[in-house]
Amino acid sequence: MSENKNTLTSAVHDLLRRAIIEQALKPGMRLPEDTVGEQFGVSRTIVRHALVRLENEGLVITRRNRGAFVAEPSREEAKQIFEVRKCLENEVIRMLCLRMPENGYDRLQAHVRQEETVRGKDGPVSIRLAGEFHVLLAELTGNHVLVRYVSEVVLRCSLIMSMYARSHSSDCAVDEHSQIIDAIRAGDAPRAMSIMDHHLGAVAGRAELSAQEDSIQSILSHYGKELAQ
Amino acid sequence: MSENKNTLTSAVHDLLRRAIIEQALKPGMRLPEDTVGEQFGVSRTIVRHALVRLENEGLVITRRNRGAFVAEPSREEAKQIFEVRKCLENEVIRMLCLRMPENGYDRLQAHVRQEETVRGKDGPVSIRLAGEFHVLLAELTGNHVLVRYVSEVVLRCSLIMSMYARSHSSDCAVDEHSQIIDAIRAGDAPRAMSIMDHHLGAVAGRAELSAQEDSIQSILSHYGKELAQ
DNA sequence: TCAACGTCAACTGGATACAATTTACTTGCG
DNA sequence: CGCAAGTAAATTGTATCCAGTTGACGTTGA
Repeated sequence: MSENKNTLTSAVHDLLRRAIIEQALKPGMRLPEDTVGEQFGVSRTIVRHALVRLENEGLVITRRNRGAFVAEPSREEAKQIFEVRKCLENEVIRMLCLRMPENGYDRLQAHVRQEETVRGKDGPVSIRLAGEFHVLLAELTGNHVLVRYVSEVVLRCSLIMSMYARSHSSDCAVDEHSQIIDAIRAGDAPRAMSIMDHHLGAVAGRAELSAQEDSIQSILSHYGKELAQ
Repeated sequence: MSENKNTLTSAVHDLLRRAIIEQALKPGMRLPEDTVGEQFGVSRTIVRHALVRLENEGLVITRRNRGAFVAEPSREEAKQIFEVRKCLENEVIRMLCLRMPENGYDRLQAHVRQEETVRGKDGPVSIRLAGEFHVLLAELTGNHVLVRYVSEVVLRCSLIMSMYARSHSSDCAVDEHSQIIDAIRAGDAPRAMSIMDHHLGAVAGRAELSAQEDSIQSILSHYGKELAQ
């Protein structure tokens, strides 16, 4: 996933992103510029740029003169992200059913095999691989814009899962990945989309299950209107 | 369109974006950090941050140690952007047919009326309004993620048009906007999508080449005044 | 005891200074 | 006269520095 240009900013960017996705940095956690910079041995300038990018990706939020925090997507936000993700991934499927590149199936199956080697483990690696399957699908369309957006929503979904889900339970995910490949190979777009919907629905569903506190902001914003001055 | 946080960076960001969209800054034009900063009366730091954001939006590209340039989307890239845009806008229509918010139609028609007041003029205003119609549609879905992506592709499409189209010919666009509203009101999603497809297809269809030059200073001096505190 | 006010520390917003890299021009040699 | 190498100018990459803002803590008065 995007080993960008060989600049320090990009390096810090990737590192922080991984740390967030792998849940080392928990949602809501503060990210003071000089603390982070100290850790990585770079100046605040670099961290600053990296944080700006992360904010654009929706993985962190920054409040003026307060600093950056790991994003805490509300349930509403989560729902919206999943909605968009479903739309985008359906488009991916539609396109791949029309035209799958040369070694597309080989690459997909190689990826699934890789996922199977970490089957059962809920560690950072399986989280990452599960996401990368969807990104790989998008890459096979050859549409770079689509790749970027899919990457982004997949990342944000990972963050959401880390907040709301008790486990990624990647077992069933791998099976469904295989089924999606089969459906695409059969040129059966509706079936592939249906599986994908179920796949994402299951993911989103697990998020609903674990009843948990929503972010303070989203809770209070609901009541806040009443004492608006 | 996103009057972000009240920070200088955001101000410069918005200004540059407008300048690009309104074709004051032509594709391929260089954007030296200190030249721009000088014009706006801010330091390179600010400009730099703004350029990073613009790069994320796909409106500029930066080459290491070379600087930033207004993006020059290739025809292939243009095709891909339109593909994604079509997908996203279809989703918008699908959602709006299911549920249109309270004063949705009022807002849409107000916007169309506004577009009609500049009918026939191919100036910056009509370009901006044409784009904002689509953003407004997205906003009515209430899905902020969708809004962001639609905004982005609409902006990039404006840039593409400024490269390849000889004129936006907004006349027919306004009519089609009305037709889309009508179709949505009738709950006829397929028809609305069909019109939208035609609408975007027509936009994408006008593909001719053109090139010209102008000095950075004279262009930016026009936008710079607005930063006056 | 509690609330309001004032001071203080921490951190970000922004500017400037310095280092590294690339480009372009010039000069010298074949 | 042309090409190549070296050098200088321009511009970005990075670090450090100063100022403004915000939140927290402690103090004081009712």
